[in-house]
Amino acid sequence: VTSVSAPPRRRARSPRGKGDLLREEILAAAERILIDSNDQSAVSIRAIASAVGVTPPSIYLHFADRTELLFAVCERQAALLHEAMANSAAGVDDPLERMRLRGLAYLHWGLQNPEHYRILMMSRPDCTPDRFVDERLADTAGLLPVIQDLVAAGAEEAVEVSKLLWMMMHGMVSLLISKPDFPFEPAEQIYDRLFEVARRGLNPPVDDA
Amino acid sequence: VTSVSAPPRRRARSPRGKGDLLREEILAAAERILIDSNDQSAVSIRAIASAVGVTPPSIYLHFADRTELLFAVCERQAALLHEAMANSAAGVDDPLERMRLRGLAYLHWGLQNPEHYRILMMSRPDCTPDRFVDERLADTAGLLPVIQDLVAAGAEEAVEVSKLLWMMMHGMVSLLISKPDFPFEPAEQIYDRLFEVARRGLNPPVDDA
DNA sequence: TGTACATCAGTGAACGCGCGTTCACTGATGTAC
DNA sequence: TGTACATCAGTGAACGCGCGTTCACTGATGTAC
Repeated sequence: VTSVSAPPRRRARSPRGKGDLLREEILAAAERILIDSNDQSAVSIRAIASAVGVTPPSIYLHFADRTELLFAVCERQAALLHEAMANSAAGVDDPLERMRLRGLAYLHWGLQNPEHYRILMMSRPDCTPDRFVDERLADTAGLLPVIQDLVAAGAEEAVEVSKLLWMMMHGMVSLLISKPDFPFEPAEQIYDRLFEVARRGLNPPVDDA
Repeated sequence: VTSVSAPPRRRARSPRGKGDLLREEILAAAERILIDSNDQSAVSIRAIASAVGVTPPSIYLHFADRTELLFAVCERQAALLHEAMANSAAGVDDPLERMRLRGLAYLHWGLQNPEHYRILMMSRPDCTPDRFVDERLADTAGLLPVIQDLVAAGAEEAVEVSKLLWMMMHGMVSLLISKPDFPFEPAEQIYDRLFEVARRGLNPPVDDA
């Protein structure tokens, strides 16, 4: 009698040249666990191995250690975030509206992937790939040209402003994630206000003192 | 020969009615470990016990479990944060300047106590006392009256604005903590800009459309 | 003044847990001769 | 066409670790009689 009620089913071994298939399955399982548990620490080598239907040491055939595995998950998700933002503004020409849409996409992505957001943006520096510390991050919104128009200033200032915007967005997203029971207004409403504050606050004063 | 090279020196037993002394020592040790290690997970029952010079079970004489202990540390620090903000604006009458000073104190406290800030503001909801989820938090800056003047609006809107300000501050502080290697401008400079953006952005538009 | 006793502030040893990682191995599959 | 062999994709068992927590205990100190 073959075991009928054995949930930890065993994964079939990959054919000869296709060892890399397991790598993909590992990453997929890690992401699923991360999403389901909403807890980075639940994404253990053993949990992943068991989800994939494989023994723990097999993981080491494809990743040097747990850190590298988590980093790989991060990179994937970061790419998805950038993609989501790009898509949201596709075909829109008005720079201000592009900015609004990209920010909105950032917000939605963060709220829908809280634990990914947490790893990417909120975790201790040593738990995050170094590559996530580059200027690109602040330009996460891809805003530089837009901002340049907005503040009517040089490229240098545009970079500074993009960091300010990032901070504002991040403050909103991360608080919504960390304090889900706090009586915040609906996310979209907050975003509208925040966007207005940024737009008005960054514009040169109307009365040029 | 009494042991000479025994670093894990033993704490003298408290006199009869003074069992609570240990409680204070435990909290102090927990805080010291938290600050030194900059890592919440390093604050283990065993590490604390060893730092105090006592056995692990003794901790349970004063705290039901590890969570409660960490919560106690949180509360202490939250009180210090509020105190720091209150002090910074003491004796200052101009509402806008009060607001600026309190925000600045918030910033400094966060940067000087990154791991405390992390626990209080950035950790998963279930790792934080429920009491940290109340309206008081958003008014962390004690700003409500000030804001009311600023936006020249009702109390309800003032509360909403205080949450916006909190988000902006939090975005700044938490990114500076999480991404220490990111090429941010100096904190004071960022704060000045952010404050200006908020002040201008929240003021009713000069040209009343 | 002397002794039994309750109380209080701890201790010592052990529990079971899940974790990352290592090491020697296995067994199917393709390739070379 | 048949057989030896290298390669590849894994397995099984174990390592040592630090953790939170529990349980039965100890031994000094104050109090009651």
